[in-house]
Amino acid sequence: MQRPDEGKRRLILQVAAGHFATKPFHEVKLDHIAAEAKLGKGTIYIYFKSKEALYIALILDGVENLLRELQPKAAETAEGGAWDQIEGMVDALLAFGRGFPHLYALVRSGAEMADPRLEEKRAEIATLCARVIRRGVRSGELSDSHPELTAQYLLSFVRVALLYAPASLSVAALRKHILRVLGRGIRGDTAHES
Amino acid sequence: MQRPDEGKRRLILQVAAGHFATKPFHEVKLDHIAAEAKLGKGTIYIYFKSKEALYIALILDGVENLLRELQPKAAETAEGGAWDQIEGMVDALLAFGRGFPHLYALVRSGAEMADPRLEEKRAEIATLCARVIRRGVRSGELSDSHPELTAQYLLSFVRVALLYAPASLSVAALRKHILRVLGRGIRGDTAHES
Amino acid sequence: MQRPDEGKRRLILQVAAGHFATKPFHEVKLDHIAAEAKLGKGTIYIYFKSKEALYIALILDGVENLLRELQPKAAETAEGGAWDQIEGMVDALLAFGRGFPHLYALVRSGAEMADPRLEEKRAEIATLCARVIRRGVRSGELSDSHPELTAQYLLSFVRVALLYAPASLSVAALRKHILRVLGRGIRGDTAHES
Amino acid sequence: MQRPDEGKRRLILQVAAGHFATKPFHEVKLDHIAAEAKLGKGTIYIYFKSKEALYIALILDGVENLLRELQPKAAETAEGGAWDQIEGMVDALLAFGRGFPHLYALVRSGAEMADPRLEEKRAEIATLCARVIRRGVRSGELSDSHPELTAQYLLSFVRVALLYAPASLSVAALRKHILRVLGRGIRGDTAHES
DNA sequence: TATGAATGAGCATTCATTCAT
DNA sequence: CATGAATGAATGCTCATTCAT
Repeated sequence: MQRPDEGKRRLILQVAAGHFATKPFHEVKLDHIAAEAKLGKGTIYIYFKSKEALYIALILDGVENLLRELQPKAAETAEGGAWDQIEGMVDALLAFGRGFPHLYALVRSGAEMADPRLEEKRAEIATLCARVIRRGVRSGELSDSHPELTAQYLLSFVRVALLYAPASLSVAALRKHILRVLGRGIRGDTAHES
Repeated sequence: MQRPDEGKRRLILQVAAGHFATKPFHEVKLDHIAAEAKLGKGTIYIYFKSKEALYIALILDGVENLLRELQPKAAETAEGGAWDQIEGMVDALLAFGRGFPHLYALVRSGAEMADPRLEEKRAEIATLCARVIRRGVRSGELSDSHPELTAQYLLSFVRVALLYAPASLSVAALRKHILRVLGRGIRGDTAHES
Repeated sequence: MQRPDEGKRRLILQVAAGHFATKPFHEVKLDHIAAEAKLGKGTIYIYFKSKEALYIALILDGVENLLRELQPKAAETAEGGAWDQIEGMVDALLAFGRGFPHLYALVRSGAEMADPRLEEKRAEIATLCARVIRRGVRSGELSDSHPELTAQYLLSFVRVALLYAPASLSVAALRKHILRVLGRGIRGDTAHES
Repeated sequence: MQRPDEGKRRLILQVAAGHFATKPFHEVKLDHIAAEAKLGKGTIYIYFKSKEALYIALILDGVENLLRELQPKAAETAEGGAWDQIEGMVDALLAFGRGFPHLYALVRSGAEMADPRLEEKRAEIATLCARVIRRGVRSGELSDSHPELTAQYLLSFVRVALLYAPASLSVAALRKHILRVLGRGIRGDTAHES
């Protein structure tokens, strides 16, 4: 007699990630997922209540992992300055995005996030970033009138960079570029004027 | 390209926009669209070859409109500097996003329905922005190592700002914030050191 | 362009009747019904919301027909006595049962009648019979302490007779037997004693 | 026939009875039965070959019990007259029906799951009744041209009485009513004429 | 052109049954 | 014997698409 197997849950999640990230929801067939996972179709329903539940779990899972990685980087107690923390977070975001391109691609915009838990998690991540920025603002290290908004830009930076950057650019180059734009903007040193 | 009844085509497009922007593709039912447009279901097929074609046309339509609005702002011949042009483009992007929130919300990330024409149009818009930035770089007005990437950031900024900004923020405030971050970044004036 | 076709609804009902009367619910396949009716499977769903709805409609339909036939026989205004009316009702019940053996076999006992409308109709029929009996009792023609209960026996008589009588017995013989038992009981004329 | 654990077999039978009597076959889930019996789903398969076998066993079981109770009442050697025997049988039937309403409700009409053993048992019971009636007829105590049919009426009487009688009627009242109708019919004492 | 009834391929989901533990 | 996780065949239902009118 077997116990419900967390490993099997993960297997399903992993296989499903590949499918959901590649095709739109309605083109993903549970048949294929089951086959690829070498499981009976029914087995999926032991671990997930429905196709949609699987999809939601998928994103939620990934987002929670990301959150877990981000949390230490954003800890209040970190020794460095706020900008150092931001650098760390961008690193984490890029690493995560590269490591789980599927999951990262999944984090779409509003429409399909019917589940409130998704919004919640997304907001949690944004809040995490915003807090760091706000701390930097307080300490005079950063300057920003809407840290929450900027936090969203930050997430977007990474997402966009990973999606649209030419393959020739290394992660290190992306990192540098993101931090450069976020940190200094693109207006040249002619900036003194205006 | 003049369809039998261009007005009816527009009606369908408009009704469909509301649906596709609100729900994921597979939850949009042609039945509902037809009903809401007070048209027979078959009529939709006179104007669009398939559900997917309708969806594509929807985005393409919007993106083309946007492109049309952006083009003059980015024209080589414009008198002002590159940054002025960018300001103009952000204005146009924000106005468009506010005016057609549905359409703007539609521009999802890559996975869904990869019609080459969509990628093409998206690239066209990005290229437009990138060209302006590059011009600024050449003139020394701007400083950016990867204008194509920054162009994508720019589009994302607007999208994210419209999606996640608190309703209390006016478009003018969003504009200011976007331009501030894009222009100068968030690192305070302590910048001279490092 | 076609209008929803009452004839098609009837066709489905009729084909379905044959299936539902022959096999238990879960052995009835909509596929087969559709095939036999030479209709697409989806067509059934235009006329009935679900397999169960079809099943319910089936019985309801039959019971309503029966009710329609019974009503005139039980009319208050009929000239003959109550017993004559009962004879007429038994005739009608037998004729209906012979004419639609499928439908008649469908009227099962309590469990599967989840739909309140079924109980209602069944009660209506029983009430009809009971009213006739009660009238007979009032006029002294009949003698019965619980006409509602007897009405149920009456329906049962017919059902049981049709189900279990040897094929050799004609409807006329069944009629005679039912009326004899219901009218006089089976205790011989030795009845005077007790 | 002594199963590994006769008590467990009985438990399953009892729990199952509640389900099968309440819902149609296809709505009964072995999962629920197993859960309610606090047994593993597999355990059911140790005692019964299949869901259908369980269902059949259920009815067979009940019917055999009933038969066992009926047999002595119908014994040829009984001292009393045939009508006395019939009274005894109605008592037994009512008592059984009241004691095991589930089982009694289970005896549906023909269509469902036509196991020959079921028909056989039903026929046995009917034959038992019929034999008593026939004996009464032979002795002149009763008068009936189709005792087998009347036997079926008798069983139906009890079933219908238990199902549809108002709760206010006692078993004793039901007994009296059934025997009255079966014995004398409902035609008043005006009977001598026709 | 416009319609909406008809279609049926396609898919999510269920659940009786099996079997490794 | 007992279990309940795993299975996958079986099927109800959906909905984009077609086409007779």
